[in-house]
Amino acid sequence: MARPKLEDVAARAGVSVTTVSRVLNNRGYLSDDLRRRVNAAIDELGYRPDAIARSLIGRRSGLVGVIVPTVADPFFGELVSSIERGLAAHGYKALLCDCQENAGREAEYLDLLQANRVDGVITSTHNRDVAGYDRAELPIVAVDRRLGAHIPVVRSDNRAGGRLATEHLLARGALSPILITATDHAGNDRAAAYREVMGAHGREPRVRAYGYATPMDDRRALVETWLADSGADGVFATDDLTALMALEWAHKTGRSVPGDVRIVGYDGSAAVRLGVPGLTTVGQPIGRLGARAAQLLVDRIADPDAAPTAEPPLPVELRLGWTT
Amino acid sequence: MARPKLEDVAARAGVSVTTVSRVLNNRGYLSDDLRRRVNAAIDELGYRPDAIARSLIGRRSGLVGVIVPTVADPFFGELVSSIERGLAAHGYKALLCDCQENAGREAEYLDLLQANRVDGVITSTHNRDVAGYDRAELPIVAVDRRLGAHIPVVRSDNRAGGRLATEHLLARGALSPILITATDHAGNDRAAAYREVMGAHGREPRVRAYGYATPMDDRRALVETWLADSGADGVFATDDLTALMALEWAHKTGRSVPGDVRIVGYDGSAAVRLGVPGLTTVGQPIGRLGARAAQLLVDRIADPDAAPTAEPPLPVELRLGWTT
DNA sequence: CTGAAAGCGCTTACAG
DNA sequence: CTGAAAGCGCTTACAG
Repeated sequence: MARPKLEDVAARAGVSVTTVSRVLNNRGYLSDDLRRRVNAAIDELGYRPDAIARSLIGRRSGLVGVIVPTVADPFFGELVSSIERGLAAHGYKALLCDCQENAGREAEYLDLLQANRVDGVITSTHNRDVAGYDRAELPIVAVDRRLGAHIPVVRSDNRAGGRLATEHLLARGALSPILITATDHAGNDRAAAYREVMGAHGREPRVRAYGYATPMDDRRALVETWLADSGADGVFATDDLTALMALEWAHKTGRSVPGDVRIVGYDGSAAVRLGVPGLTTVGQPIGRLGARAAQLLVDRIADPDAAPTAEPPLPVELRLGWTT
Repeated sequence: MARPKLEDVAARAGVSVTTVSRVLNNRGYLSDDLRRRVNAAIDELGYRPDAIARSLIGRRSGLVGVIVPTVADPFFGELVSSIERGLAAHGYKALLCDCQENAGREAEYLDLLQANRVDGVITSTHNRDVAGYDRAELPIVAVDRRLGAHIPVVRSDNRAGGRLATEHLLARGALSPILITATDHAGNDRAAAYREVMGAHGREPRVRAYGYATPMDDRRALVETWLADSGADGVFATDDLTALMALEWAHKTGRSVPGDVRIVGYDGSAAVRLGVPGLTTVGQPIGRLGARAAQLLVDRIADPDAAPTAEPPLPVELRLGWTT
């Protein structure tokens, strides 16, 4: 038989659809007898309320859009996993928007999400200038990304992380550690901290940026060229994948690590930590980032007009491996 | 103003809602003039059709449930990314169901997905005995998992992969390579191939299985114990993370790789390949797995009664690194 | 070529 | 304590 509907349950239990709906939503006074009969009918028919019909009425669809560059990246995979966990705990479902490292898709997704009446959006891409976020009259939470004064951002302490990494490299004897990062703009606190520490030690900062959209293979080629040219004896990469590229380069070119080159990464995803625990890296609390973002969004959905409070950055930690 | 509805567009264009709906769906004959006026009204109001209302009518919600153990694992992250890409190309959205490595959630998700009227499900978890898949009257596609005769499964050639890995280890001089895998049941073709090759060479197979639900830290401990006890001079791990644990163990215990121990992994996700290209591994065509799963599901949604055709396994390849 | 009306599967005032 | 009816925002026969 086709999927049973409220009407079928009502007929079977010998009551009105209103009553069934009341039992379902536990609303108003119902006699125990009625309640029992209705529940029996529900079980017998294997009835499940249609969430689509429900969301057409209430203003809640229970859907949250989660926009990321790509979950193929272990950092974002782990982030999305923890976001999903947080959302599920509050009864929300995650609509995954994987931009496939393609900025253009982000705007499309934002449109799509609104057409699908999502209750809110969590975004962690880094495309600059994506219009639509200001227009969107939707609760939004950003992860590590400034989108506008009215949009709260969850992040960890990038400045402290940048300082920890740079100071550690210097302490380990690196004379001129180089910074390799995605983009070197004003909002890059990890780069700012690197410059600050280098300056404080009277060293010349050297920053190389590959750009977010760079395909992985090109990125590797850039990293290898930069390292060969720079003669750096230390590398601070603002993500672990780049740090591992540096490590591989050292291996290939016969350099010893940490003897000739010291290497520090950033992020500390579980996958990298488990697979390559020898990598010294600045660990972000990825699970907490995701959990906090989910919680914050749920709160905003519940009370959209509450003024966004400034989120204190979550703490990072330096995890020592044998690469430094 | 509140979100505009069809009625608002109709009023503004001076036509009936029927006509607006026709323009939207490009259905029936409309005069160019009408079409123009309606489109103008749509633009002026910034109208977007409500996908929820639409799916209440048609039988298509445009939603597809994607069930995975966790996207925090780079293999599944990459798989989900390619599934999402394939679905999006056909106008479907992915509802992410991250089981958080917890078998219990899978059944709940299956329920949830049906309540939300998803048009289909792609599942790639490995929990045995999850009821509900047979009951679910829903197009389903499995990735590397046998669920039942009527459910098509997309996978790569596990048997060939197992053979490639084992033969390679023997060719590189390993005398008694050990197999480390998740579970050692009859459906584990990689393990079967390992046994077969070992037998053909007159060697005693040694299989160790940690179980899917094992937390990462426990898994590492198991792997290290097994390796220390076995005195193995070769390791075939049926996933890369486990192979990297073996590599790290060798490093920690002062063994040379590949001199003392040869190591072969499995999966070859982009993250691992980029981060640790030195790992010899059996590469699965993850992108093709995801694309094929998406395509197959889309086909089944379009024609649910078509007999499921047997999917030929996709080819794998041995990628050589310096660990063998 | 265009519109009035019924209906998708629910919930929610409003009566009784 | 329970039910008949309207309505959520659309689409689709059915008339004209």
